[in-house]
Amino acid sequence: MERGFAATRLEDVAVAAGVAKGTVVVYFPSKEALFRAVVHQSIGPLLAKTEELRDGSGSPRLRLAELVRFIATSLRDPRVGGIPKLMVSEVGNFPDMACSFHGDVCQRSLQAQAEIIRQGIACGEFRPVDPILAAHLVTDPIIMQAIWRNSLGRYECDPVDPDAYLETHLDTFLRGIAAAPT
Amino acid sequence: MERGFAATRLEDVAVAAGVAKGTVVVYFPSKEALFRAVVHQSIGPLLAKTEELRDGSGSPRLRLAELVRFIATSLRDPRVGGIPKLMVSEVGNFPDMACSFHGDVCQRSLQAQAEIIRQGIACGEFRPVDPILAAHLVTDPIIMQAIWRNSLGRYECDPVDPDAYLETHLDTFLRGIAAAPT
Amino acid sequence: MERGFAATRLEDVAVAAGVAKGTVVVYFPSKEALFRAVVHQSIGPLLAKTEELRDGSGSPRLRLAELVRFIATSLRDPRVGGIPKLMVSEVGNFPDMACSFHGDVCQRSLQAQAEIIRQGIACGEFRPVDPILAAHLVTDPIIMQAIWRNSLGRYECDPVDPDAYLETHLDTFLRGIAAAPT
Amino acid sequence: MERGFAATRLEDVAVAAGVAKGTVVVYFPSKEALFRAVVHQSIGPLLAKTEELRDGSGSPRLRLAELVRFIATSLRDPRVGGIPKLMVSEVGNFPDMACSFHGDVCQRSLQAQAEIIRQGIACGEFRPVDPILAAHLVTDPIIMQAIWRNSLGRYECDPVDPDAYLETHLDTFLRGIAAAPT
DNA sequence: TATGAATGAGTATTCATTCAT
DNA sequence: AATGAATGAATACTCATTCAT
Repeated sequence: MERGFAATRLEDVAVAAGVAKGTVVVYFPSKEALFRAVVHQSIGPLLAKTEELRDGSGSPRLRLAELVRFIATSLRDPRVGGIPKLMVSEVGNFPDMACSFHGDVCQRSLQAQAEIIRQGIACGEFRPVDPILAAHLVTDPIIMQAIWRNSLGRYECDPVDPDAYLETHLDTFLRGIAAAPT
Repeated sequence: MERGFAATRLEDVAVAAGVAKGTVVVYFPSKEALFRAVVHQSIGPLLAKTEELRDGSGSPRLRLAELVRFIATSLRDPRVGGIPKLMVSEVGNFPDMACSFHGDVCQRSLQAQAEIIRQGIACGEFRPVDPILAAHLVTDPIIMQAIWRNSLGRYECDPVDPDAYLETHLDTFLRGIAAAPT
Repeated sequence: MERGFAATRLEDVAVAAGVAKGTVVVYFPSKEALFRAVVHQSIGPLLAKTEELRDGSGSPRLRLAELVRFIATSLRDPRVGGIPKLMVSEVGNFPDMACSFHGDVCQRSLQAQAEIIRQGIACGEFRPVDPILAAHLVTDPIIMQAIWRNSLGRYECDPVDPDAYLETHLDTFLRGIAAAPT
Repeated sequence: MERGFAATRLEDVAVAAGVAKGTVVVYFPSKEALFRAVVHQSIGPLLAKTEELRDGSGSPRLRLAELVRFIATSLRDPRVGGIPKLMVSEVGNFPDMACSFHGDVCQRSLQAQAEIIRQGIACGEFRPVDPILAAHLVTDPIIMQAIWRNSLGRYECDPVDPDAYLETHLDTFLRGIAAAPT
């Protein structure tokens, strides 16, 4: 996450793990296998919980907020929050990983949110918008924040508070798609 | 932009440029110098125009929309749109470039937007929000889109239309920070 | 010593050492470091013994001969005898090494000899000559021989016998600076 | 002479000559040809005069001194004095040049001196010594001085005066091989 | 199971050489 | 005649991978 795949030396990984260079090889047959394991391990938990929120009942407005808060919270852990940056960086070098990440994580999460938005439009809470587009708009700032925190955000002298960002975003977005008052 | 700094071989750059391996070296003393030149060249034009929009007159609401549209349009050119992805990827390996990119591009653009938002609040067009936070919220989706298009977006079977994304975002955001109707 | 620093390929060093190309790099971080190590290792022993002979007692004439013989004998080992040629060749490319070689080896040795000659003049064995100049004159042929043997001397069809050279030189030189018989 | 053959870039030669890189190539078909030309040009004059002194008449003692002084004086010109250092350095990389240098310059000069010494022994001026060995002993310090001045001698804080060196050497050497007084 | 010495494929970089202008 | 842009062979250096201990 710090330097990308190519610029990360296996020996540095070993040192960071507190073992010798040769030990890494015992557990991972190749550098690429180690990389895949890191990504897999990090997104596993995320995958599991995403869909259970889609099928809940209650106000779509509240469920959407809950899902976004869950994603934002998950990405707070640097081991998870660094993954989007990593995937974005390595798309060109590991197309298959990127593809399955896109399908298993991005698409799935997007669809879940689009579904909730669809429900919200149906019950009159939201004004009629393209659900997929709206799902992007509600998630992208959250992902961007995670990427930002793990990259250029380092040079922010006065970094944005993640909670304030999250809540202001939710507030603004939900106002923005709220059905017009009659 | 495709593979990142380390995974891009100088010979591939040469081939792409239609010259021989040695020719690249004639023009750029090192791989890093070539990298810096690419980034510099790409963000130059962007730097120039950002601030001229800050100081305009007229409705803050319209000027904010114009600025966001300008950024979005600039990022449509793949030579510019790939830069955010590249900078995000290489932060760890080229801290100084990242730092100046953050300062010269990100910060400046953010401040310009925050200023317009501040004006909007003052004249009663926008409800009172943290201007910096709001500036993040209005730009982040645009940047995220650029990063997305140049990375995981490739695997989208049904990619989002950039114009629809931009306009829906602006519409939703501007509704979201609009002052409450009396 | 054979081809000089630049013309010596690291791979040839590896082959000569009976290891693979990469192995050299494990032990020496750079070609220059390897070079420095070679020189350091070669002149170490020489450094140690030079001064112990300066402080001896007995006839300056005999002690000077002993020191010259010691230097000549040390230079007989090709790993040591090649160093002067190497240093002379690489002065322009490794000024710091050359400087410390000059200081630690050349100067020290010269001073030791000058001191003995000074003692010889004082006790009437030698006629009054400039001790530094005389020290040069007594050592230079010995160094020159070492350089010669490791360079152009190769093309001598009838090479000079080192022992004969040494003894004839000592004989001639000592006659040459002997105090005039009363 | 400064950096040796390999470490000297053709472009630096061009700059030193006040012409462009391409111009050097017009005059010398290759780097090696340029090198050969430099050496050839430098030793040409030396070659011519060496033998005319061998065949002179008069005291061998004086003629030997004259020849040594001539060699020493020639080597005072840095363009000539640097040649021995250069040849010594590049023996391994240009065996043929080294070989002809050895034959045309070193051997010829040595033979001339040996001949004079032989004459000196015959006429009773010199005591019986091996003429070749003695020729080495009378020339080596002079060559060594030239090499020294163009290499490690640079680091001498108090450099030896070439004239004093030459005269002291001649004096000491001629005393050293003088026939014993009856 | 853990180690680290040894390996060699891959790549940036240097620079002599070519040649069109 | 002089130039300098373009080339590519040569080589130092990096580092993933292998494997004996």
